[in-house]
Amino acid sequence: MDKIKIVIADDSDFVRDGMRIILDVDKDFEVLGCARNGREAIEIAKENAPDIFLMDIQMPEMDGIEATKYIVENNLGKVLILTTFDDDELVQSALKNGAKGYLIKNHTPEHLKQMIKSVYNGTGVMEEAILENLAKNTDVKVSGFCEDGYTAREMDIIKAVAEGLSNKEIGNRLFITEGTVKNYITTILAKENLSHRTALAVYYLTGKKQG
Amino acid sequence: MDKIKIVIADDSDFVRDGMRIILDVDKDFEVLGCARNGREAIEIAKENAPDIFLMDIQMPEMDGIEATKYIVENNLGKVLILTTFDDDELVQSALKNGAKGYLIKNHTPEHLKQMIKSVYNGTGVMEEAILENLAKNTDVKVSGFCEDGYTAREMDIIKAVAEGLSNKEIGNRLFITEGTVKNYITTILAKENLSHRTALAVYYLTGKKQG
DNA sequence: AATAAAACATGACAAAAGTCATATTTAAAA
DNA sequence: TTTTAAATATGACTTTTGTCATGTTTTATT
Repeated sequence: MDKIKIVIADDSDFVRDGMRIILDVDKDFEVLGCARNGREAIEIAKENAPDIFLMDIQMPEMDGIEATKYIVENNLGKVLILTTFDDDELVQSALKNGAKGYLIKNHTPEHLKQMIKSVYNGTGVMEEAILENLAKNTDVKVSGFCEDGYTAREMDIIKAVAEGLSNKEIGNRLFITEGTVKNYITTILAKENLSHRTALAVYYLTGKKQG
Repeated sequence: MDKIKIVIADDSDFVRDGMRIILDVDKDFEVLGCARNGREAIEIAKENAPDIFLMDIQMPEMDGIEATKYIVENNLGKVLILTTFDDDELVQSALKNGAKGYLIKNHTPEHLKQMIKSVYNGTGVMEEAILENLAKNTDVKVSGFCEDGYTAREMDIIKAVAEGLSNKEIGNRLFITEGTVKNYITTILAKENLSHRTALAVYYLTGKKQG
């Protein structure tokens, strides 16, 4: 197996050096460089060709989230976030930006290496607790609202209602009279067996009907 | 390190035996037993005390999703789902039921072992592609709507509106008159500078104001 | 060419939703 | 203990929504 080429990005000297030492003594890894912030990490990556970035979130100049975005977009390598706390929003931002893993720092060296290898091999790694949260916040597809049976025009109306527009506003947007909008809404409500536009908006947005 | 105690659950003889052989030859693992379905896996677990379940999803009698639920609720061990395809809904169901990992089967033995160890050490593992989907479907908290500045009563109203209830229905639920409900809504709309309840519902649900 | 189905339009009416002035209760402050 | 400010409640009134019956125009389908 080729060595896994690593870039470490962390604004703490302690963490950076510690990590480097842990990895340097292992023949499976090669640390290409250490960075104090996202920008430096990207620079290192442009000269070499790292496999994995070990990325902190809080860093001056360019934080880990932004850096991740750039790295993923430019295909510079895979990002494994290593941080001290698991703020839900940060996790989500990181993942949306393409991070392949999100771990807190207090793992044993052995375990850390295992997880870098996992990411290298194409498997995402996540703190258990984070995985739970992620699952909680993910809407099991509510399969509620279904576009089938609606004309394009009706969908225009539905989407506008679900933006919170009034009939007059919808009429303006679609160049039809308010009366026509009302008409469409009546038809749509009948199809879904709903009684008013707010219920329609809620149903469209959440998949849930009142009851 | 103690051996990691494993229960394998898969309805294919081939997979079951293959997995067993792979793990048995490694001193870090001990296969406690193999099961053809979820029920059998649970039975094995009740007598022994496994650390990890390698669990297929499609299985007769009791599938992997159900089994996972039972196992997690009764604290029988950690579940690593090993399946052939990555149906998004199945992933979500599995995670909601407490699975710690979700992998497709075609990993190398070495890699598979790594991942079992990761799960054992408290880190969830997920197929990269799945992680991406998961991130996509997770709403980054839209920070739009803010409960600050609202009384408990007002929040009752707002939530009811966001369920698509009418003023009459809200009044019935909260034991106040329709008129009072209207009043609250007027106050709330003024605070958010919105013009009607549907816009409020949309704002509450999506964090977006019309415009 | 005939048919059917959207899309679009009206107006009259009914039903909710939203506004406003006003009043009572409660909790906090002076 | 007044005083004040929220929170809560109500009804009269206005506006917006939603319903319904009806009709025109355009666009596919047969």
